[in-house]
Amino acid sequence: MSKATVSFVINDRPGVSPQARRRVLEAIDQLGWQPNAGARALSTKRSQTLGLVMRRPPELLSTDPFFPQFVAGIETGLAPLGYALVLQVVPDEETERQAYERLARDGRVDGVFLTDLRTDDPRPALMTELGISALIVGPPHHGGRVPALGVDDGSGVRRAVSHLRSLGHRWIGHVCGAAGYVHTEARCDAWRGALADAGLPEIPPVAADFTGAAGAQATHRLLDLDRPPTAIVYANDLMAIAGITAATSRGLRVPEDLSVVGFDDIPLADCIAPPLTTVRQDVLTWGRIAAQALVSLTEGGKFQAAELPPVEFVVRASTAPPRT
Amino acid sequence: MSKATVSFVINDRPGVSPQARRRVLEAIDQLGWQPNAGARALSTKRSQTLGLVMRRPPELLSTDPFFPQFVAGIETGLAPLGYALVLQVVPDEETERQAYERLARDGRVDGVFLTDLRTDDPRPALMTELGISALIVGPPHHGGRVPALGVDDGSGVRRAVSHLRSLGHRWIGHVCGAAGYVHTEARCDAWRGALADAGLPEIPPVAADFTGAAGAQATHRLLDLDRPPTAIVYANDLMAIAGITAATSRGLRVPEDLSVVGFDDIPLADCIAPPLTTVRQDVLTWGRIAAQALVSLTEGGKFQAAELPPVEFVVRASTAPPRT
DNA sequence: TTGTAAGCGTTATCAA
DNA sequence: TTGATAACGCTTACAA
Repeated sequence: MSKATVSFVINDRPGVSPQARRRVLEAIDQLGWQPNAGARALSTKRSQTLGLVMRRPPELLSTDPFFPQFVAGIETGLAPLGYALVLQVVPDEETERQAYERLARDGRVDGVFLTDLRTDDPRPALMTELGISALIVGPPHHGGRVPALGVDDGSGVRRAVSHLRSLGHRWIGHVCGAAGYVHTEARCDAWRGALADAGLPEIPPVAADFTGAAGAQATHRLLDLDRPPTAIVYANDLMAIAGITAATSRGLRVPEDLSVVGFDDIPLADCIAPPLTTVRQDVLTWGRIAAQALVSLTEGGKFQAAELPPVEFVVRASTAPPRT
Repeated sequence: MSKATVSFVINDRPGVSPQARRRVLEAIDQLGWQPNAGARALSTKRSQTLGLVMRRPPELLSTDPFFPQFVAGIETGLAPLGYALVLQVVPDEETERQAYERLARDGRVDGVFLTDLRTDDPRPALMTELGISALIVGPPHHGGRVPALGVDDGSGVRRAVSHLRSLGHRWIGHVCGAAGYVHTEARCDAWRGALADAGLPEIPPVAADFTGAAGAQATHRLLDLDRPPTAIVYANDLMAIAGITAATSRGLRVPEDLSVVGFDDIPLADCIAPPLTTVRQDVLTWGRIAAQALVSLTEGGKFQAAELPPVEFVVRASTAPPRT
């Protein structure tokens, strides 16, 4: 038995006799042998590892429902393919760049996921410069040729608007996410489009940074208007819940005096009073499909935009017809 | 310049003249060369990579405040040391074992973190069998010789009990975590001890699985007692918030009729009404120190129990003196 | 102080 | 269909 034969067998390639194959497999079984990933990587120049760098402000880390679910989804996509995921969480842009550079230069990863793309994000260019495959998770990056895979952010806000409109609301506020992110822009655009399509007047969206404090503050801003909205759509559940508390503290009742729609459907959305009407994305599936797409990219395959499950609109008790 | 010299320089080892060192560094700088992690791993048989396998029920993934913070903490400990983290999220025990075995056999990691240890957990034995270093994150495992690093779980519950007692509560209920986990046991023991020390009578703790639904159900169980408690301490914030909602739905007011204490201090704890009194752990620091400890273990160092920051007790508005 | 050469555990190339 | 043998990019004796 030569090493070559064994190599052929475990990568089940043609050109080895059935009996030799059987003997190799038996021997492997007896010895409990497993191929060494590092050595293989050295030989093939492929590490069978993908990288995920998450840049998150520490105060948002434990709230963000996206991160853990997405990671779990990636895992379900990667495990059957024998790929591993190396993960890095960084606090700022500088550390973020270093993280990508190290991952690439060390040869630790074959490709990386790019999340939370910012407008004028340097990462797509950096990736082509470093020569590693990348997949944008979210709305496509303008002008770059890095492929992107994201759910249709717009459909969620459109669903929210049409739901509120059907309840009779005509004066709807929006607390959108932090400025500078591609997905925030995409959702804001969708927001304006949805209002226009529905023939509703627009209250300028108030930007907030996804934290509870910002959500509460934005809520007060909207309720302080000369003509306050009868419903508010928030960019995430955390801000929506903080918004409910803020509204309640002003003596308003939700949903009687103010309807509230969240985004994400965190497990808590169901546990508060009133239970939150919100938009749910299947982040787990998103992660799985993203993982498969990125693997196929690193293996030289073409990127094919796979179908992601559409967002779901979950109607609970935080929305009701407006007071007239 | 020979490869050996270069190798000596980048690992800054003695035995190379200052001028040779300078020339090597210059060349490295000019060529933008970086050592390849895989090749180095093959040679040294050390991957400079640590593994974290998280077994989590999918429905808890996006709520668990521990996971993302701990990962971020690990990262801050690992990055300066040039180590990477490979992460795996698995749904059940079988997949969990496979994950550890693959990580070890592939030679992908030098050591792993063991979280959420269960009573009679097979993992400590598996780790010694696989011959890879491991560090238990949480209370120590009975009888094993795998080192453990955890905050004193007891002090949180003791603080909660003494806070409630000082407010005048004498009949305090407890919704503890899922049975079968070492940390649940540890906290339950601490709970009984704290009550005994305070000379308070014990209501049997109700076990719940950390979900909001379970928290609500446990709350109803306690409030259905012939003599319901005037205060309840929960094993996590999610259950506490669900508990508040459950109590409110029965016409009780929090904190006037029922005081509530949570555990974790998730960002939402501050955004609901009433803001939640809770126990905060510095999970970020915990992760950092755990990472450093595990690296030192894999490099053959002795394990030295580092000091973790003590838990903090955060008093907000969900606790008040009992009605008399 | 430096260079040479032998591994590390795979895959890939070629003769046999 | 097989078995040598050379990479892959590093570390580490050991010799110069």
